[in-house]
Amino acid sequence: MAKEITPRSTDYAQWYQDIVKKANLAENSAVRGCMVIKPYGFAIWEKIHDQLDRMFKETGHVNAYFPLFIPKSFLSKEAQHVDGFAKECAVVTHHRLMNSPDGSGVIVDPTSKLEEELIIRPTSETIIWNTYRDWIKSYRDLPLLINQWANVVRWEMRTRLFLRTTEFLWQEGHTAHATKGEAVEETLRMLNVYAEFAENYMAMPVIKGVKTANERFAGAVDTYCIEALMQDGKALQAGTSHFLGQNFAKAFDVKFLTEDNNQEFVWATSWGVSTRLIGGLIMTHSDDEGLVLPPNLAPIQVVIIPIPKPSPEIDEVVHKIMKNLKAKGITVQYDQDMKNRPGFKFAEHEMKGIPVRLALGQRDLEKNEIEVARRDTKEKFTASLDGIEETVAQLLLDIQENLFQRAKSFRNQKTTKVDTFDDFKALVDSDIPGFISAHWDGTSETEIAIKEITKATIRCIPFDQEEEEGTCVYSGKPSNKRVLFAKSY
RNA sequence: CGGGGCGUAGCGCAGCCCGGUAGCGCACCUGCUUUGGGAGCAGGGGGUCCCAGGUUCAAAUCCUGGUGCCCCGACCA
Repeated sequence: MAKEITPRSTDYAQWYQDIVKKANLAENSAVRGCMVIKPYGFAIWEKIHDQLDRMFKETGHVNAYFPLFIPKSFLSKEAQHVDGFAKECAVVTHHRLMNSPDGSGVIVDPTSKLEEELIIRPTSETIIWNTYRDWIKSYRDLPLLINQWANVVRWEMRTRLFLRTTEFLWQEGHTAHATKGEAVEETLRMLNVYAEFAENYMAMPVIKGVKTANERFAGAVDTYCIEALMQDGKALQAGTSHFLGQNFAKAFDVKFLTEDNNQEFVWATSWGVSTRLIGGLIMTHSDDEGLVLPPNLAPIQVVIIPIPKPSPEIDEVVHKIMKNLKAKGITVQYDQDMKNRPGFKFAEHEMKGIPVRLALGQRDLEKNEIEVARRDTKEKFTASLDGIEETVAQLLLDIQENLFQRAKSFRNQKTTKVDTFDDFKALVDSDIPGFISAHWDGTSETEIAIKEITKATIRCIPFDQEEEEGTCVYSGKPSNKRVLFAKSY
């Protein structure tokens, strides 16, 4: 099958969809806005899941599971929270179906109406804090460090595979602390976990920072985030970590007794990343030939292709190589398909983004060599069969590093300091706008005005921004710090 | 929620204007020849033409009403 991918330069959105479909990651389902994550796409999610889960446990968290349904009344207990989510909730109103009297099929049984409607969780703060009330009585119960891997539903108007689907998979951490200081520390700790994961595993450079009031999570005191830049110059919010203050503790009356026997509200955090990360992974590294995966998240790191097809002589050498690679913890697949020719296989594995390809034929065996191809640069070279596992292991490290450096240099190159609103507008309208570093007067009015004119929003106020006197790019009022603007997904 | 598009074989599409009982490419099956960058030839299997109603001797095609999905915008991870 000739699988043509729309070039990025022709239509970036179409390119993205082509990659998702042709690399067999996911497809649209019969349900509006919901995707089927196919085995290869899910394998990537499992890699993400496994590594993050390890990192959560290393930082003292445990997993638990809370219900999919939230009583409607819970959602309305925190005023800002309900405001933020009310417009995108799926609501369960009945619990039974029946055959329709006219025999035309099944209908909702009107007598099965629920006393109180159930909301399918758009996020779990409310059900979890309602539960925590019973779990937390004393300072000895704190901190409570719980994570949940779950699906959530947000009835978005417009969806895009992985980037925004009606139902998506994610993890949500929900922690409770005795002091504000501890909770803030936790919020930042998890933000750092996300940043470390994004950079070291996804090879996706991120900017850490804090959201403005407009972009803050509904119900949070502060929202911290990691922001990445995609190849088309749009930003992707890749993870968020919220300091919730005592908002949910107050809404759900979660108090604890301090050492000196005082009743106090607990301090909270929540933090999450979702299957959206896979979208970020695609749009950070992939090219017109298909998916490009960083070795640390590739379900298959190395594929071996027999030239022209499997044979006893080739198989014997391949199995030895595989054994040695596996001993080094490298995942390797031998393409023993008899039907397709090498050229087809090359294209197929490139489409799937497998980092390293080895090709072995009679001609190589005679010279004790093997052909090695790397997906990131498309370079090919021949290597000695002796010590090939070391060659491959090193190459995987090189590819991981190269992908990160390449993405980082792109990000840096596409981050522009701008000091006039004319320059700002011109940049936003350019082909690949990127991050715009500009002074802002700190008001929501300005932020909203800029958004209305340019569609760019403040992605974050970066942590590592040095103080610098200047004037707001829009209002001309004084400012002592630049913030990052971008169009975003 | 506004604007646009599309529902015909597993996938991508043509046929519809001008009604006559469904076709092309890929995929799939069989055989032979091939095989170091997406193979060639020959043969073969597979379709309630989104649903319902209407017009007609006859509907994928015309009419009416549904419905689903996708894309583009405003809202969001």
